Amino acid sequence: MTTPNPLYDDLQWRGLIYQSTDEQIPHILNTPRTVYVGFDPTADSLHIGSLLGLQVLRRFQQAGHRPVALVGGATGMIGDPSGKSDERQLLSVDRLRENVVGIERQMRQFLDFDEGPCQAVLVNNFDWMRRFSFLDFLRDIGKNFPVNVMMSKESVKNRISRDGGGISYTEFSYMLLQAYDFVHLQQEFDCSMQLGGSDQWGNITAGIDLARRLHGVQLYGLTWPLLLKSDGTKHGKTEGGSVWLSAERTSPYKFYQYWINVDDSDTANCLKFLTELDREEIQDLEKQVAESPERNIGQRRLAEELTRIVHGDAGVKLAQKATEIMFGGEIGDLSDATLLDIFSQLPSHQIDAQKLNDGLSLVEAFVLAGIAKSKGEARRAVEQGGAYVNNRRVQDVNYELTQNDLASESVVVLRRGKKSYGLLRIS
RNA sequence: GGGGGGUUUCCCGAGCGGUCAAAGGGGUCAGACUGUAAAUCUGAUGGCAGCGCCUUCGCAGGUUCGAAUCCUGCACCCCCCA
Repeated sequence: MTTPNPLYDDLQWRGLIYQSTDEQIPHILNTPRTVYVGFDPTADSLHIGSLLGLQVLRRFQQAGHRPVALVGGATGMIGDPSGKSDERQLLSVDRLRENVVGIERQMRQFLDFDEGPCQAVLVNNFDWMRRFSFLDFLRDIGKNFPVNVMMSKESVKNRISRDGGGISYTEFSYMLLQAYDFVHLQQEFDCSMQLGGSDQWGNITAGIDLARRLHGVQLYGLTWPLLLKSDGTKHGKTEGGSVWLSAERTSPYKFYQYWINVDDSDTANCLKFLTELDREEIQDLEKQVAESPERNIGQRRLAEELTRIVHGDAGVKLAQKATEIMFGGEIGDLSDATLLDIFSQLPSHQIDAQKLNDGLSLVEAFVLAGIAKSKGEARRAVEQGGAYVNNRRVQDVNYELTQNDLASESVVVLRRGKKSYGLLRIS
């Protein structure tokens, strides 16, 4: 009979428990623990894929455990073969250092680093790995890894059986590094549990084995299922590339929009996995999505919650206001400041006031504003009814912009199709 | 070492001397329908000027009034026999 644990129950209800190394884990979580999740520093910003890990850590912290966020500065140099089909591109040391700095900053939005018993800790495994000599590592760590066991891990097996690239010795060794991370964190911070996506299972258990052999310590691991969309693809990829957490790479508006556009069938899952809304509220939203999906209530709430966590209240406000304007009617009677604020992430182009007076063709304006690659493309858009000035459709190919087309003191808002906007600033 | 096949527009893939800016499919973009959805349907899809010009069919030359289509050389890829 295990002692029920509120955190574990909640995780279970949310569907976040995929595999567990020990059935005693709910019981174990009844005393404060130090737990860790690893993050890849493949870019100077985290993207949506990392949200889940951050939120899980946050849940643990709020339940009274101490979260350790490990940035893989060292392991990032090697490349985790798990879930990858090809050998990974190695990052330069400098590149990695920059990435780690950027990621650290973002972590602070999720975890509480203020002093206290649950104070979050941020570590970079490069800090301890760099001091390890190759010989020491082989003697102290490598010795404890039977190759036949390593070979039987899914991540390795998948790569070895492939006729193509196979796996390099470097990536093959990846799991030793991650295993040692776990052991190190146990020694340093008394960290006793590692959390990760289901693709991390092999790496987590490798760490547990190593700790037992090396120090006779019992460690634990939990994995969550990979958050996939109902069509089986990963979250966070759009036509424009990944959805990032940094406002510079993905504007709050775009971030918000990503979640607004989540499929009905994926909404409940996202709410459970990623938000901190409670059970009643999520069930209520689920019901509303089922009853009147056209109202997008679940998506709206999801977008709002996540945008708030990542970009704050100001970000939410900006995103919602932008949404209102972008998907509303005609644009007019607005101030420059409002428009520029909302459309700050959009391509824009300065033009001379004189040019507007001389007559600027709509087609040319589309090219200038960067929403059409060529005049031919712009012309097509107009002919097909996909061109808008201040959200008002214009179908005349020979249309010329004038002062009357200003939406505010000095801005004209051009739009192509449903969602692609560009600005023209008159000066 | 010998023999054969290939390299086409974003991708796949037809074309085999003029009617080819190049079939078809995918993708992408736009429109209709919708819920800023899915599915579906329609249109567009080298550039510039509007029925004309310019740049494209691995690379470089050549034969022709005219080549993606023929010839020569080069590069890369694949297959078969040793």
